[in-house]
Amino acid sequence: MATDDLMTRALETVGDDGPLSAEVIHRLTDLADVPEPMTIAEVADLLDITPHTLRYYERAGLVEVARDRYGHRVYDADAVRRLVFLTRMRLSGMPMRDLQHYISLVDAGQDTVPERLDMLLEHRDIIRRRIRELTLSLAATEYKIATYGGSTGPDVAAPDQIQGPVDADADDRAAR
Amino acid sequence: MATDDLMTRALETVGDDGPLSAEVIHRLTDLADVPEPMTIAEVADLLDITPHTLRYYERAGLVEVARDRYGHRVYDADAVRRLVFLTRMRLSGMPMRDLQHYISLVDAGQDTVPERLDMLLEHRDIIRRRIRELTLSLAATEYKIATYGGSTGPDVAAPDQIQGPVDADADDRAAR
DNA sequence: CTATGGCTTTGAGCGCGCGCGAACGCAAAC
DNA sequence: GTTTGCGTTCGCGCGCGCTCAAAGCCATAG
Repeated sequence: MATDDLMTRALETVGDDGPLSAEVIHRLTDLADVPEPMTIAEVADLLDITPHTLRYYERAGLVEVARDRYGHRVYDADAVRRLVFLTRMRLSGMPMRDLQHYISLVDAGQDTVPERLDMLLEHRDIIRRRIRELTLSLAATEYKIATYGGSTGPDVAAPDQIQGPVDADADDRAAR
Repeated sequence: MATDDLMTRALETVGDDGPLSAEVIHRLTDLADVPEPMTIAEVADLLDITPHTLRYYERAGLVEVARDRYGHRVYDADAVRRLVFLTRMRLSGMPMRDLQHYISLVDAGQDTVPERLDMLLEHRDIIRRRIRELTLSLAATEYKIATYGGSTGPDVAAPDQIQGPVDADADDRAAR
């Protein structure tokens, strides 16, 4: 299932800590290597979500999808592109409600570009803060791992290079 | 409330993109500047969670808290330290179930250190992956902001330095 | 030619993780 | 004496998606 979904592919492309160039970003929206009209299963596999979630997004008004003569959904390039965008925003934590608002702005035409831009700027700040929070939590976790005597990874200072208390239970000591 | 909660303080200490030293991390667990036995409101304010959540954690078995003669909770240093750890893990996405397991290991004694270490290592990997995902989403968002003509911030390439399509609606074009 | 399995459709309802709200009582403090 | 802060319990709510049921069409298999 989704063994080569977009995010996985992107992470592999980027590597564990490689640079993030506009080139790489652009590649994330490059859909040249996928069939043009797609079935729900193909899109689900591409985005690493379930067909159920795709129907859910459609019911939520985030995207309109054509049908073939059997009533089956047919996703064209525009729909797929939009869904790529939507799933990326979802993955980065934007709530459904905001996505619905954003899409309503898109459907309302070019006049809404400034407001869309505002939403994106605000969301960018949210992502940035979240990354800072996680970075801090990561450092704390690695510090704790070090006090437990474990390795924190290949490219990190060895545990014995970290001075300070080595009481690993310092912050989870029983309180009873 | 919680205008000087731990995470906010930590983020200010670290700055928007400063280095993360063990020094800083250690400061995060430095509780010397807070009163020793704390009330539920004080702890809630410190951790930027609600008293409700603190009672919830206690009921969940994550921490035991003493009472004064009125039945009010009294958080000693050990309890606060543990709660600092717990909220940090929660913030970085560890589910309650895992925290309950972890705490049960702590309470079970030193023999469980290896398993605790395993949990921390696994959680570290989860945080790392999440940071990579968010970094990618951040880059995509900034790319989109650039195509909309907005600034991505002071320390990022100007929009006109990014070549490629400037069709901002490329991935949220209406599909109808 | 039927059959069997696999994919799709719709709709309604369920479930999870994580707390929050409301209602009510008690003790202290202004 | 009324406001404030804490206690408990029960139940609710939210965001997000999944499950389940009933049914239709396709393909391959016998």
